[in-house]
Amino acid sequence: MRILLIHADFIEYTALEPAIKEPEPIDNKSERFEECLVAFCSIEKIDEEDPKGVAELAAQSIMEHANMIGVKTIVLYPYAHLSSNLASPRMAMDILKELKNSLKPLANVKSAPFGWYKSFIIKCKGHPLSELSRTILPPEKKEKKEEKTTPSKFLILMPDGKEIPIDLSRPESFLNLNIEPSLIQLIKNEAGLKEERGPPIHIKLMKRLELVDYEPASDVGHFRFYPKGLMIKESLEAFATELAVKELKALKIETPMLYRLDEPDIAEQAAKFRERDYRLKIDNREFTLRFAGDFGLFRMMKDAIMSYKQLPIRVYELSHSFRLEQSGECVGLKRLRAFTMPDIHCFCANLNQGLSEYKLLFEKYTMLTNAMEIDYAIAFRVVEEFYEKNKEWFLSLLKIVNKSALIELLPEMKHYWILKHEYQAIDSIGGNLQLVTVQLDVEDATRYGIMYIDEDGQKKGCIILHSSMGSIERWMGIVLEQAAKNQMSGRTPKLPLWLSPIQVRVIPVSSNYLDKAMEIASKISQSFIRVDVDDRDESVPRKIRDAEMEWIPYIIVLGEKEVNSGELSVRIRGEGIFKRTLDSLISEISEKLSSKPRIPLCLPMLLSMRPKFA
RNA sequence: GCCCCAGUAGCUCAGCCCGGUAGAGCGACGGUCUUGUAAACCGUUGGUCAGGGGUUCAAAGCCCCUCUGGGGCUCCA
Repeated sequence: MRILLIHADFIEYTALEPAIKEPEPIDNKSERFEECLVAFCSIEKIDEEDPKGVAELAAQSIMEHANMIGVKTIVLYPYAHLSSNLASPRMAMDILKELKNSLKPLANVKSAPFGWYKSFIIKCKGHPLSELSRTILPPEKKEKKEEKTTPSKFLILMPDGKEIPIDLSRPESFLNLNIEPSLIQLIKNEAGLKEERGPPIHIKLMKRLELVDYEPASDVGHFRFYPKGLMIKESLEAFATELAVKELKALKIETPMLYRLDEPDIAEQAAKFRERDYRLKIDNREFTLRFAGDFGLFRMMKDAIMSYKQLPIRVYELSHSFRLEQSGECVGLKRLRAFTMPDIHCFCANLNQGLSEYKLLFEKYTMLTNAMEIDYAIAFRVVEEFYEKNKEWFLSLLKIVNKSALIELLPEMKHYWILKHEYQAIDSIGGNLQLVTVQLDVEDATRYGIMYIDEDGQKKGCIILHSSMGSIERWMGIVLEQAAKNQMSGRTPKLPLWLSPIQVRVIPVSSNYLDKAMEIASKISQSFIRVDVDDRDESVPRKIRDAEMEWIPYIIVLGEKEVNSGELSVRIRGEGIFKRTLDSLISEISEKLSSKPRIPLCLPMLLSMRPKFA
């Protein structure tokens, strides 16, 4: 907030015409105040973060000065022209009201109406202290300190029901436990134990494999996807969509990217997000780019009529979100400013339904995460009382995944959720990355007016489950990191078969076998397997090397022997060279792919016809 | 966002300390070779030394600013 303070003999104003759509209603068009301190105020964007805090600080500052010069009357005068970064009119009005209320017990407070073009006459006294300007910033949030006064407790819960309390400040309490290495690594990170770390390996890989790259012409954290990268991305998206729509029977929706900031619920959510949203101004109206799926979804569900008979209702959306993450924090695919996220929200009638729904999601996401062939650890964050009451239920979840979990017990409810969990991947340099998350939300439904009609005909608020498999881009990063980890431990680096951009490559030993190679490739392709043909004028060893560098899982070398014998020579990545008939190879691959998405090849089948991207 | 480091051919990098004609390998292009399980051979091409400014007779190099990337910190309702 910017304030211009003027000690005046008098101020006199007349409201002429409205300057905004909904100006403050007025009783008197004109008013005059004698012997007063006039505070011209501009409420700024940043004040929206903490309206009360700002109002309080401003009141203090004004009173300090009023006492010094000994005036009894304070006139608050809304004056937009002190700042170029104004708050929304609605918020500004609220904050000014707040300011007025804070001053009321301390002085005789008057205010000029908000949202009017006004003419005014002021007579400034002109003494040294009669003119003064102040900038008030929202007070620093004290959440951290509060957390310190009521710290969380941590324990490890094992699938057999054993509980091991741990103390993050004492590494010896968890370093030597007989639990999964990935969980120990997660706890180390949680405890802030730092290790020497290089750049994430996936950055080199994503470029070398022609998957994804930076786009310097865009903002930090916005990437370009090459065809091979896009095939992986689309496979992941299809997998998420199938899980939601086919297995969970979720309703698939789409909501806008852009939201008006003069809608109170949007403004509230955006303010909580603390300047980490993209803002833009069009025709004098401020917008924010969605940073989560909740905006449009909550709006849609608020308008929906839901009966208890229909619950639980699951809603799925796959959408881009935008977050203005700190530039220094955007490294490779770990954190982006523009990313793709599949979200599933479940609307439940009561806590019981919420819990069984939670378990169902847990089961599905476990299946999904296992399909990625990565190391991961699980952490629950839960209000202590809730945990104590539902221990058996927690155990039933761990039995599904058959892993121990870190459990953070929160002494009281600090967020809108009472329970959440994360699947955290461990990357090649020991860092952890949040992937899947499910949150049990007991508050938002009433806050946002998402109601269902119960048996008794009464409207009641839903229990909402928020869940996501995490950003698709981050998943790509972690799958690459896992490959790098395998390589470091002496195994062959590879992607899961279903995510490999090229699944089979056919290498004819000379151009004489090109037609035959094409024939075989098109047969394989008919089974929805991504296959290509290396028709370049290169030596066979060279083509094999290139295929291996691309991490292609199946390489077929085709020459006279194969054409005569009818048996193919198949080089399986990391395993060796095997004989297969075409049919047995196709059925072997199809079996491995089972129900995984089959995104078609979006490149020319002939290598010679492809541009090089990296 | 803050502090530190880096940016030289499409890619990986040398040259920079100590100012004096812009280098290599790979790739791409052309040719020879018709090839058997991780790099055939020969030739040609390739540069706003990230951008801008300054110092200097002379700047890839020294100084300043900006951009991009990396590391660390902070942040992650």
